[in-house]
Amino acid sequence: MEMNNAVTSLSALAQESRLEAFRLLVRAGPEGLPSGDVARALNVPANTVSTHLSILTRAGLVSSRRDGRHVIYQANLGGIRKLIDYLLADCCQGDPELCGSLLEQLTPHC
Amino acid sequence: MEMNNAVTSLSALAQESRLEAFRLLVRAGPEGLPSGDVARALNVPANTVSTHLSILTRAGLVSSRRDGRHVIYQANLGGIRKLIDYLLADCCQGDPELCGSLLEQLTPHC
DNA sequence: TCCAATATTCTAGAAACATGGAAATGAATA
DNA sequence: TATTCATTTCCATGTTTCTAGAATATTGGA
Repeated sequence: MEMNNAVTSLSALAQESRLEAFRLLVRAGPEGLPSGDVARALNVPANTVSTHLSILTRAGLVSSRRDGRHVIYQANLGGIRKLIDYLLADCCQGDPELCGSLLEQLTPHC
Repeated sequence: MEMNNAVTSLSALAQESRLEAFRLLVRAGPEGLPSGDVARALNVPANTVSTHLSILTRAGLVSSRRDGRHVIYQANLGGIRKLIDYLLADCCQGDPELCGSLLEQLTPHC
């Protein structure tokens, strides 16, 4: 991942409604949720949510598929993974000794 | 972590110079770097970098200590860890079956 | 074909943010 | 104390982003 992608992903998440939309989709799992459900859950107008979801999509954090009249969005955890990799690249110059003291445990749950 | 902290952390990183400053400190490891070194490495005026570092500090992503005339900053990976936890909370409603298909491997290196 | 449901694009005013010069602060040294 | 170095705070400016109303697709069903 290069810097601009990282900035795009981080900017996409650095906004309340979009962050909540993303987390909602993370919770929903691979089935995903239609745009309208996201709008209702977040209590935000449909057009605003649509903009949010398109920003998350451009950032590679969610993807979508059409199902009849619905467009179903789902979280793309690969996008988050790449972001984390970028953030922590060459951590402690790669020295595991040093790294340990900083990292403690960085292992995500789930 | 609550939402506002997450937004603060994400906003702090969602900006080129700050993102690079953070990554530089991640690379530097526990020893950290003085503010001036960060400014030179990023080729950004000292006062601008100082603002950047204070934003990262408020976000809990870096910490600092004074050493003589220098103020030495270091990455605080615990801050990143909390952020990741928040982003992925209740992933797939906690169902490991579903989760697997989304996660593949989310384990960071280092 | 016509209508209802769902989602997206366009737009612009309001709000928030980024930047860097100048001045101020804090710390070491002569 | 005076001087220098390192960093921070103050502030004005220009830029970007957020939001939601209105208009425009797109799809399925009567």
